Amino acid sequence: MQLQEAQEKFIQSWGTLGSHWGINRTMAQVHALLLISAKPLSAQEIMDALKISSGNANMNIRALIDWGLVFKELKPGERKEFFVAEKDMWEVIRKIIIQRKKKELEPVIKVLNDVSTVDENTPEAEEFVRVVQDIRLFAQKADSTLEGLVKSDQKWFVGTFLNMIK
Amino acid sequence: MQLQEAQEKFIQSWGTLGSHWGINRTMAQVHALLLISAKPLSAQEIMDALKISSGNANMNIRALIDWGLVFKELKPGERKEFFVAEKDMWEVIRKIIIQRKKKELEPVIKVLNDVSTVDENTPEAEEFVRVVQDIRLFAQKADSTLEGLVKSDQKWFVGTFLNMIK
DNA sequence: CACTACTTTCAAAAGGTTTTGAAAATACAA
DNA sequence: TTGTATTTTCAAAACCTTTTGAAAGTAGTG
Repeated sequence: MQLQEAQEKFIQSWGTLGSHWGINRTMAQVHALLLISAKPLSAQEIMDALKISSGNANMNIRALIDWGLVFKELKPGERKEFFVAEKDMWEVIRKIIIQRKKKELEPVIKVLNDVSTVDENTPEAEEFVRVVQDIRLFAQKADSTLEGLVKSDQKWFVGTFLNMIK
Repeated sequence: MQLQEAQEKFIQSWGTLGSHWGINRTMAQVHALLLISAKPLSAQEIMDALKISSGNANMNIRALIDWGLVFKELKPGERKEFFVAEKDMWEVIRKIIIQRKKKELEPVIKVLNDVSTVDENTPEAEEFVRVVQDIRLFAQKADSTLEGLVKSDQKWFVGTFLNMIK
């Protein structure tokens, strides 16, 4: 397979995957492009490579920087900005977990805590509290596991992960 | 807090969470409604409770059945169908993992395998293959871990999960 | 069979998200 | 300061997904 074809396939595929993971298609494609680039790219190069508008490029590069998946790099003597991707896959996963935990898991736990204060004075209320408690327990377990994972270093995670599959 | 308010909050919250997990809003709300219902509900009851159309209800109930998150229940002497949710949270997670693994992880692994056959005859090609191999390793590790998890029983998973956080 | 209750389909409408690109803002250089 | 390259903003347009609801289909009942 030719390099260019392979690169395009990879970018498409990463875009599709990203869109299922709270990262929009273009954002994931920009990340993919930077991942496989041997050198930092300018906004213009990204726009050209992916055939996207300046607004779109700007917005998604910014979001990637917010997520900690891309870094700005300034070259001495160059006015324009260049961008490089976080290439360590474990770091990438960690960064995504941090965002999603904050935006999804934590709000849900808050709601579960709130609603579990309902009075158990009818069979319906009992069933409700039972289900909510069950989910709450699970959510808290997931939360502390992910918290540990985020704080841990790479080696520990790889080791534990491998242990799981034995 | 009143039961009804708590139920509505829970359904909204589950809907929002679901929409980040490849389960559309309404589908997740139907699941939430059935989760906290002490008895099986008919399509009409679901339509009324969530104020959705028959087409919408039908489509999402079907999808939930496909995912194995909801079961059809027939009551003797009743013509209409009733529905109950899978209430075991570990089962719910397993069912979701099965779907997402099949629809997301497996296609990506296929693409990674394909594109890693590119010739390493330039620095760009070398960088590309290096990044792809790295991701491939990770993806395969994730795949086998999830496969193990899906095949495992609940206790093993809880145990391992807890061990991870120590 | 005809009637009725219920389920399913699907084209059109609504709703939501992403993208565009022109204009404005910024920042450096001369 | 003026000119130029670059980045940022944002309203409108394009695009994609979900929802509606009427009509068609299905199946049990008398």
